[in-house]
Amino acid sequence: MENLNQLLAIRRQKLQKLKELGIDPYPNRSERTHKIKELWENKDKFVESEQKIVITGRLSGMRRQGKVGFGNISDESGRIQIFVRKDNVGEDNYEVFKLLDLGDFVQVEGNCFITKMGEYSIRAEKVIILGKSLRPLPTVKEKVIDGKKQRFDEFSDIELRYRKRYLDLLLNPGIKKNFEIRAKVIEEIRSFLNSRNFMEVETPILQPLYGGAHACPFTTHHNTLNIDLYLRIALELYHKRLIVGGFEKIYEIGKNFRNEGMDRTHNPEFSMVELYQAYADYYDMMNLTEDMIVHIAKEVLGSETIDFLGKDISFKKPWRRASMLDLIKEETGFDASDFDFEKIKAFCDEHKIEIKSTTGSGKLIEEIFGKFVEPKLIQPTFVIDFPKEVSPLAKEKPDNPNLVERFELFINGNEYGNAFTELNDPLDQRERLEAQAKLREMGDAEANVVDEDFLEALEYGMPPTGGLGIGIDRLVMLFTGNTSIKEVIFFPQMKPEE
RNA sequence: GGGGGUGUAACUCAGUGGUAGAGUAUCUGCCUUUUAAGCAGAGAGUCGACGGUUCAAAUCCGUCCACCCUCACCA
Repeated sequence: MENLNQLLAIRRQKLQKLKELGIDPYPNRSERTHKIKELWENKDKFVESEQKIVITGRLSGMRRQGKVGFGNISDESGRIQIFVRKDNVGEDNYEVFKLLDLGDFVQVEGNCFITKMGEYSIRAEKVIILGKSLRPLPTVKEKVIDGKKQRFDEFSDIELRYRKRYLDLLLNPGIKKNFEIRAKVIEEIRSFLNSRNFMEVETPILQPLYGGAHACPFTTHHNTLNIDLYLRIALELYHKRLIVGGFEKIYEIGKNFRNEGMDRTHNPEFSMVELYQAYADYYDMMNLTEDMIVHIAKEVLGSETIDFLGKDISFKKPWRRASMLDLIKEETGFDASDFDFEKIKAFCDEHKIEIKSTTGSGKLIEEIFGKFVEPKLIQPTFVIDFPKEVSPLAKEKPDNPNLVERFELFINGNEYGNAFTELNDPLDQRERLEAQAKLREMGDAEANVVDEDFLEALEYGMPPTGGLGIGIDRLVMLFTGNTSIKEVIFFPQMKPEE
């Protein structure tokens, strides 16, 4: 027998008593006539008609006084008080009622009325247990003071909230809202893209080679094939194969996995929407991004502006478009447009930007941008024209071989999206991937690998294509006013306990 | 990885070397319109883990673990 503490033992004893009374504590079926919200919506009607109703839910409050008791029942839609009187439910059923604990699932039959204290309640005629809870929920109480809800002993330990998210959802009602908004954001991404005739696709999560981003993968193993497989770090290369295959507008919503550091804005698995459109370029992707996010904001928030923890952010079109080099010059006065490595390196040394052996001018420019410009980009901004060196899958700018047609979207100092005019020249693509492979040999574990199958696909021909990826978790953070990604992922990665 | 912080009952937290505490929750009794119900009583702890100092450690020291903040890293 387990070493149960007192509270758990008592609940198991009550379970036993219920069984001895011939009550099934876990019946197979329940029947409800109304969700609690429906009772509140037609309060007067239910009180007047005294019609019999049946609700189901979790017992979320209990005030007993001898031969009468008040409880609260909560279902997904709301919460209502029940009034249980021995004379009304009968002696046997009252015994069952007395064996109930907070957290038990119950079914209550009765009719609606208003108590002496003026509270809308259900006068119970019968209380049926639907599921006995064997573990006490943390106790949170609420009192209304001057119309404001004050909470006592809130379930607030952050670690516990993440490890036991079910309790967090149950006890901290505001949390559900984050996830409802998350669902709505995803729904609106879908409906927006569907309305623009994009087709939703599914591509492999388990990949023999990974690519499409600068990141370390998770490795796994397939027993039958006896090969190592990688969890995808991006959707890009498979989507491009589909563009080669003749689809012109596709998108996928799904998870990527990156074996990297974790912090407020990074979880090892995170959700992205990636889309590819044939005969489009990065300007088309900018317009699409604006339209999509404005659409989501209007549908989810009902507004094109948002107050993010005191910062006013406006999604009103058009968003600023500025080149990375111009932004660096604007912010620091430094002109890196000549890509002069020694000059740029000197600037980095001066500003304590670390330089690795594999770092070239392009990477340094990106570093300078990250340090000086990124945090300043509060309003939605398309940062365009990235160094070619850090963008092996994007097409060169026709008038500048050092740059590619690529943008990243920044809002509130964070990156939200990444898009290119996709590189469709198979020979150029091969050179770029081989250059990545060299970086890899020199110790850059996150450099791209050469994917021959992908290169072969490109050789068959890919139309000019625009591609876009947007981080869904961060978008949800923005729309819910959260600074931690853990607040918008149901089960964020945590170290195992013990 | 560096720096800072937190870890004590189911929950929220007090407790700076001398018998482990409070409120809520739980249990018992009273209570047939309460709502943070009330009154009276009771039970409940590996003080994150391990080691050390001491007559004596939740408390001092060391190591480790988890989480938070911050910096670094990270497309």
